[in-house]
Amino acid sequence: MSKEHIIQTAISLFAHQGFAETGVRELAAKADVNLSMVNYYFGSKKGLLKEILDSFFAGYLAIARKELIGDNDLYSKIERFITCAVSYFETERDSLIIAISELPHDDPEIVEHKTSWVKQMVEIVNQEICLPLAAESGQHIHPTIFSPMLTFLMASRFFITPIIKKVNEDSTEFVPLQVYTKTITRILLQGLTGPDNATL
Amino acid sequence: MSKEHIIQTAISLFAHQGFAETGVRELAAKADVNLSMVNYYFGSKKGLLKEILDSFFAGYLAIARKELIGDNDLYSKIERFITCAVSYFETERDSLIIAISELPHDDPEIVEHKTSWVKQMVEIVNQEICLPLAAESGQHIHPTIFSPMLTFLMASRFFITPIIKKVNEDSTEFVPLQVYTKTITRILLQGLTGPDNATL
Amino acid sequence: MSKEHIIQTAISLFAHQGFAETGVRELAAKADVNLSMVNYYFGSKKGLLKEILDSFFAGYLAIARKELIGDNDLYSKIERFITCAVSYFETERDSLIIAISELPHDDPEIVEHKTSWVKQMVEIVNQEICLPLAAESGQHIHPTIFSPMLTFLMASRFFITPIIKKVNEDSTEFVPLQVYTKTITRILLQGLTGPDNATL
Amino acid sequence: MSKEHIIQTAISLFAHQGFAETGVRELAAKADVNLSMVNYYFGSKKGLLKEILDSFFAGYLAIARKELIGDNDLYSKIERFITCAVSYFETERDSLIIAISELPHDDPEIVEHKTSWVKQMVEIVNQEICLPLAAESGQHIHPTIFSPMLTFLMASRFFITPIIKKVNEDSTEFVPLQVYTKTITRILLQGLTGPDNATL
DNA sequence: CATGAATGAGAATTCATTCAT
DNA sequence: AATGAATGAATTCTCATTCAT
Repeated sequence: MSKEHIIQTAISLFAHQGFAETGVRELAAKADVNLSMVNYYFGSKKGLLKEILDSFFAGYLAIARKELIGDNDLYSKIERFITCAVSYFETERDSLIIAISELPHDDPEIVEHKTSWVKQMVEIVNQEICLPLAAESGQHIHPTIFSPMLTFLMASRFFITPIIKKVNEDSTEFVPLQVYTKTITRILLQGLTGPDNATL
Repeated sequence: MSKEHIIQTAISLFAHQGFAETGVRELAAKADVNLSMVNYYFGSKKGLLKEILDSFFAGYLAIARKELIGDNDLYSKIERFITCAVSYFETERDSLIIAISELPHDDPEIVEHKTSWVKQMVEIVNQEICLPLAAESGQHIHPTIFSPMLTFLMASRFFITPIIKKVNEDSTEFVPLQVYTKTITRILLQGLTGPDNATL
Repeated sequence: MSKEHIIQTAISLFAHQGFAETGVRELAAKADVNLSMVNYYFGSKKGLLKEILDSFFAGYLAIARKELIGDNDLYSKIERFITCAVSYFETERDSLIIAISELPHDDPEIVEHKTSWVKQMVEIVNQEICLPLAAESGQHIHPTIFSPMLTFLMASRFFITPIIKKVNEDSTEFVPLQVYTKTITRILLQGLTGPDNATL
Repeated sequence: MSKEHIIQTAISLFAHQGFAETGVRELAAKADVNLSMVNYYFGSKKGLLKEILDSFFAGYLAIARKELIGDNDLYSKIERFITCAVSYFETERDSLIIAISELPHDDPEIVEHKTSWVKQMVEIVNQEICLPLAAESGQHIHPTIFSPMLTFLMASRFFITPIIKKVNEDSTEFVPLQVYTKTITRILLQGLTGPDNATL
């Protein structure tokens, strides 16, 4: 189906060249569809971007809901969430890059759109992590700080991949995703040195 | 001096609207200089971007050099680095946004340029954090994973500020920078619950 | 019936926005018919315009034939014609605007089409007004001058209605059609000051 | 100078093909200037139209002011005005066609623009024709009726020239402008049959 | 009869950059 | 050193129309 084909091509192009730098002509040519189909299906180039963002955020939020909400142990919830989210980011790496790259720009239409997703995420993080954490260990972490922190922590690897690839071609690609996930989980739960670190 | 004036105006515009979305005409008008001055001083719009990125990365790297290199205690080094870097990010918030937003795009000229900065950063992190950490506590963290992680952790607050502002107008702006810094430091060094958490 | 519905919608849209400015999509949407119906019924957008023009000119010509042709008194013929024509213009105001607005454009297809109508009108005016007038009072008025003059005189009110409405909201709309008709008739038959004006 | 060249070319094209039907590309090609110069000089295609309309209306209004304002005899004022205005219409025939053709369309920007010109014209006609006429001969003619009537009467010949040319190629072009002017003047001042018409 | 997805040409406009002054 | 008019390629988007169903 050509609509889905356009979306997939757009995700790849937007991620690699940026949204503004990608022309509709180029997109249509790469997706091998007629130039007008983009506007036909999505109304505008921006409409296409919104659809991509929606799809990505919906998936991310679904993972957060599935893994974080519930009465399970806080730490295993977080661990499972990180595992699933990092895996999702790996699969949807290009969408992740688009979502984060276009985040800071002031386009009111896009900002409005993303705000609703972020709001839901912050709420879940607050209910399922921050509040229980405060109850358990007295640590007060503000969810509007912690929610982006968590996301960016998990996203960092994927985000600068093209740079890191050039920095060290031998090693990076071979740090397996599992190691990355474990590293994040351990740092987040136990800090840099782990629980048995006597020096702290 | 009008060259510096152009740079400052460009930083603000690029951060808020994106590099591609900002026209040279608009920039010249806002900076109140002649349209041709941009190309005159910087060769091209991209040359201006490079100069902005250079300046930001040079400052960031200088902080890393100053705070991380040396024989001091690992944890206090990290703590000082975070404090200084977050403060730098706060001051140069717009440049930070540009540096990260434009990161993933494939423009070879820009990628090449940033690679050299990232490479230096990774090297410092490796020498001053990863290797000592492995020696001390046996934790092996790959610097190409940890270096971006650290940067993104510290950047997360500034990066989605416009969104978070809309999510919760009362609270976010009033989470003081100091709290943000402490939160990062504690999570990084001790994990979410702190060292005395008996449940781990 | 949806064909007539399309025509009525088109008349309104063409008159208010212009023929070129009105899209077939918009027309179909407003008429609540399928997009393809326009081409299906009228062959093309231009075919629709021709049908609208034909209908308007046919009505106008029928009035001219009915009121002007015959052996009645010249002045009462003219008076009756003006009354009927102005009334027709009032009823078919939108078609009138289309007919006059799209007149000067050089599209050969449309010009050809309208020429035949104008030709018939000029002929009637010549036979029934100009020739009798010359015979009666020795005034020679060329029908290709007088025929458009007469039409434009009667059309003037309707043609710039949207402008005049803004010029003087209180008064214009309340100048009744009857007064407008009388004014035209009197000026045409007796001149600005009327027959008993001693100053002439 | 190429700005003036663009205007002259645009006047001709807009008059013959209509504003909407004339593309900026075609205009630039015919005027032998770079495509971008149209937007460079006039901001937009509509800006160019406004400049054309302004120029035409300003000239028309200047004639009205010069010939109508003053304490001279009402009938000779009108006669002189018609002579000058018709001559102006002849010279600026294309602009006249544009001004009238684009009049009825609802574009608020254009309507607003023309309203101010029409308003001034109506005011002059009221002060210099309608009020004196009422004082002299007791004829009350509303200026918002009479002002457009007068303009359309004078414009009728030029407006449908392309049609009339086809209707009767031999005669029309040879009805000299002077005859046209006299015909209008006589009809307006004395009615169809002239002052000595005993039948009225 | 009627549909609506698909087409490709064309629309206006904006862009970074250049160059003669 | 600084200007600003001029360029031409590229931008997104809209158009009337077609055609297989």
